[in-house]
Parts: sequence; structure tokens; C-alpha cells
Amino acid sequence: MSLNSDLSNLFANLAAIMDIRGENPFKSVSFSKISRLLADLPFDIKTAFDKGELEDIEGIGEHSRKIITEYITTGHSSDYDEAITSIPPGLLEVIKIPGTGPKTAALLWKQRGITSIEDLVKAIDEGKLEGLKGIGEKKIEQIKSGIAMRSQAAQRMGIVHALEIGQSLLERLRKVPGVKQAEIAGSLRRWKETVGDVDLICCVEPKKDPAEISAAFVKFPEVEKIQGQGKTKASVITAGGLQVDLRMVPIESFGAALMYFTGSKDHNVRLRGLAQDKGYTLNEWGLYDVKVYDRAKKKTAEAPDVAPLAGKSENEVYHKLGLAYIEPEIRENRGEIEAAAAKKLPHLVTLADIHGDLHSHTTASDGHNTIEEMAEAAKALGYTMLAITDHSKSQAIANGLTAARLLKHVEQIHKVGAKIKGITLLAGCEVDILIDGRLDFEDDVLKELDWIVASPHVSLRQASDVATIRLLRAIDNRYVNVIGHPTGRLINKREGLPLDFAKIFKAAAASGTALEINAGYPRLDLNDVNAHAAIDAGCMLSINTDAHSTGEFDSMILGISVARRAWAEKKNIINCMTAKQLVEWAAKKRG
DNA sequence: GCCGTTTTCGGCCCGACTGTTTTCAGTCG
Repeated sequence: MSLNSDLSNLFANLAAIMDIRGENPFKSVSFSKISRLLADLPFDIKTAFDKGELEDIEGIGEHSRKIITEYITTGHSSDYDEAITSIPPGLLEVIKIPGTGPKTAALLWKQRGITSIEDLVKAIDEGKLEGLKGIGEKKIEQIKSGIAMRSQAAQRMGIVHALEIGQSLLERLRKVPGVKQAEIAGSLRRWKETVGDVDLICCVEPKKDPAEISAAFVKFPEVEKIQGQGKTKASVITAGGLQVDLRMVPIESFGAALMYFTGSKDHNVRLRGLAQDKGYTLNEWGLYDVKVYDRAKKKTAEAPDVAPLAGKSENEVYHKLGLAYIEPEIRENRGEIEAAAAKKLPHLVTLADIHGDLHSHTTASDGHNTIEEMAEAAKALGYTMLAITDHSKSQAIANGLTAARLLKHVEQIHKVGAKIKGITLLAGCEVDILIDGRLDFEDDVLKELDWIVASPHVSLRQASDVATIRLLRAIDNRYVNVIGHPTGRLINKREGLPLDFAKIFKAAAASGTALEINAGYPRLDLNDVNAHAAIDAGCMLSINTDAHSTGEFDSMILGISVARRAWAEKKNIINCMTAKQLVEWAAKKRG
């Protein structure tokens, strides 16, 4: 899928170049949208091109279609080649400096001949920025610290770490006198796998001055640097380099502000357009009748002095717009607004729907707890089933089991299962999918097991066609119930196998093989977009923690969040079956 | 540049904060 990301980058750069050149901003917005669209596309853009379906993709118009077509057929784009030579390419890095945008970059270039970050550093050192219109002492300081912070901010933070920081700040915020209600918003509330910053929102008791809350917030011990601090907003950088934004609103605006700050951007833009169509206007203060709103007195950082149609709760705002309430996880403008209007939103799966974990390890291979300990811990979580799936022999580094050890282990699992009441233990194995798609054990061993997860662990840089055939072979095996972490990707570390997902999904759906959403961070594999496409293709999914200790069962919530972002309902997830149903489901494939 | 059941032209979401300014441009979310 690197073609998608190559093109996504190309359009992002085109947009940035247009901004620097000062062209019509709506044009660059269009290209930015296409860039995001391509990054999240659940299929290879070349597939759409081959089928002549580029025209069906909303947001991609005639000009962009030409660019994409040329890039696919020739490997380059003449529009892009022309654009990139029209500005010094180093400016694309300059605009990534926080606080420095396209206008400033253009000014630096045209007035001082600065074409790269190195030039900029040198110019600052030599005092060459003096006398530039709009660039004062403070702005220069801002640029300097922006350059220093740039590398830290370059990588988005993983959800696990961000949640930790966000929750600790939230708890602290809730204890500040005058704070009536506080919530996490932003991409963290939408449970995106990585976040660029953390957004907090709170409403303030009527008599309290929000500036006092903001002043308390910037003094929290986690705060290393204050970016900005106003009457309704404060922005800080924590010790780990994570940006945290706080927004304060009166209670009447809490829902509208929570909505606005939760995003996503594309979701908000759609909502505001919808409001417009109805003669309303929507902002973080509330939903207003546009005629009333235009007459209102408005001061920066204060609610308008007219009553909103809605604003206290998100529910209220959605309903007033003619929509059902939309869960934060699916607010991505991927069809949820249309579904909400038609009252056809999915009933998203919840943690309470999960009856068991179907991929876990014990001390028999590389886990830290015994069969008994894992079973008791699963039972304590309210699970009624657990699959024990230790590694197969190729995973020598993980103390993988030989066939003989495995068969003894199976016996042991059954023995423990008979002893512990209230939970069904499935004796299984996480079998390696070898590089050519053969499995690490022959069928005569596999047939002795209750449950088989087959996973790729090595050779994760194969070409797409080779990798796809490899997984298709595993799916084809009658004993394989689940394909574990299908791509092998690691967030921020490893891309994973470039599979032809359409083929994989088709085969998995037809054969009755579930695909895993591995809930362990940094796997979260399948990701939200691919899991969504899998459901559309009729696949069953399995959400598993791959726990190597009893504590790791807790990461199920992360897997649930991926499934929810993928629009998954109970009926799409095999972990929501009872143990009896699950065994029958597996038996069907064995035939 | 993209889009369209009022439209093939004319609109495109909306506001806070900062810095450098006396009324606003730039950046960000």
C-alpha cells in the first residue's frame, strides 16, 4: 500500500507548496483532503485505477485524477515536478516548525533568501531577521524554540502512553476548585492508535473566572513549557514532549465544545455544513439560528449573548441537526453522518459483549503465568472461555513447543479446564505461518487441538503477492480458526506485510476463518481501516490480547476501541459467541 | 480544486490566541 502513502505525501506537499506560493487556499484545502483520504484508503489506489473506479471516489476531481493516473502509469507527476521546482524544497521543512506557517516561510525566502532550516538558524544567529515586517523579538524566540522541539513532535505518540498522561491530567483537573465537569476530547477520545496532542475540556462553575482554572492548569507538575494561555484556552508541553490543550467553556456550551474539540476535523466540517443547510450555524459555543446569531453581540473568548438552539450536550446538538448520536470512535466522516441521518448507525461492540480471550500464552512457551493462573484471571474478568495458544516450534526464541510437548500441554490444559468451573478452556496453539504459507505443524498434530491461531512472525518484508499467497495458504487450512496479527505491523516501528486485503478478506469470509484484531500495543493489527473493510467483505473478526501474563488481559479495551472504530457490532466478533457457539463455528470449517 | 434536486458559477466551518500592531495577519485546532 505504499503507492497510497506515496500519493498521499505528494498531495500533502502540493498543498503546502500552494500555500507557500499564496495561491487560492481552497485549492490547497482540496489537495489536503485528498492527501488524508489516500492515507486512510482501505484498498490499493491502483486497484481502483485498474477497475476504472477512480471517478467514484468522492473528493477526487478531474485534476487530481489526472495526477494520480500519471503517477500510477509513469511513476511521477509533471504537475508535482513543476510545483516542487517553483520553490526551494527546504521550505517544506520550514513550515513544519510549530508557529511558522507558509506565509512566514514565503517572507523569509523572498526577503532574506532563506531556503532551509539550516539557513534560518544561521540567519537568526547573525541577526538577519531584524527589520522584517511582522517578525519581532518574540517571534524570533518562538521560531528558535520551535526548531528545537521539532524532532520531538515529529512522531505521533502511541495511544497507551497518551492515555496515561491524559488521564492523570484529567484527574488533576477535576480537583481544581471551580471545575464542574471535565473530559478528554480530541483524537484520544476517538481512540486513534496514535495522537498528535491531548485535548482536555472542562466547564466552569458560573461564578468562577476561567482564567483561574487556566492558571492552575499551567502549573501542573507534568507541565514543562507554556505555549499559550488565555481566558478560555491554555496550551502546554509536558515533560515527554506531548502537547496538551485545555479549553474552558460555560456549562451551557459543554456539549458543543466537547463535540468541536473531539473532532475529527472532517466530521466537524460536515456537521457545520449540515447546520448551514438548515439555516443554523455551529461553533464551540453552541448551535444557533443564523439570523439570531448574526444579530448577537460577540466578543472573543465569550459566549454570544443569544440563546443557542442546543449546546449543553452532544446528544442535543446531533438531534437538532436531524442526526442520531454518533459515538466518538466513528466520527471520521467515513459515512457515519449519512448513517446517523438514516438512523442506520451500527450498535458498536463493547467490552461487556466479550465472552473470552482467544489468544494467550503460558509458561509452557514464553508467558509468565501458568494455565491455572491465566484461567483464574480470565474468570475473574467475567470471561466464560479462554483459548491457551502457546507458540509453535519455529519460535525457538519464545520457547516454542515441539509436537510432543504441545500434545502433553493440551492434555494439561484439558485437565485444568475440567477442574476450574465456569470457564471453558480451549487447548490451542499459535502456529507459525512459515514463509511459504505452510504451517509449523502438520495436520495430524493440528487435528488434536481445539483451537488454532496461525500467525506470521518472520519475513515480514515480503512482496505483496508473495505475502498474500502465504496468508491465503494458511487461511485455506481447515484447522486454522484465526489469523493472528495478520500484517505483523508495529506502530511507529514496522510497516508489516503489504497484503492484498481484498483477496485475504474474500478467502477468510468464504472459509470461515476469523481475522484478528490483536489488542496488544504496538500491534493493534488489523488496524481500524482494514478491520472495517474486512467486516464489509463479510469476515468475522476476533479481538485478542495475546496476553503473556494475567495483567495483559487488560489491553482488551484497546482491541475493542479498534473494533469500534471499524464499526464492528457484536455479530461481527467471534469472542461475543458463547463457548458452545464458538466450538460449533470452528467445527463447521473442519467439516 | 471540488461540488451541485435552488447552482456548471460561486461558494467553500469557525473561533482563540499571539505578536506586532492601532485594527489585523498568521497560525492552529
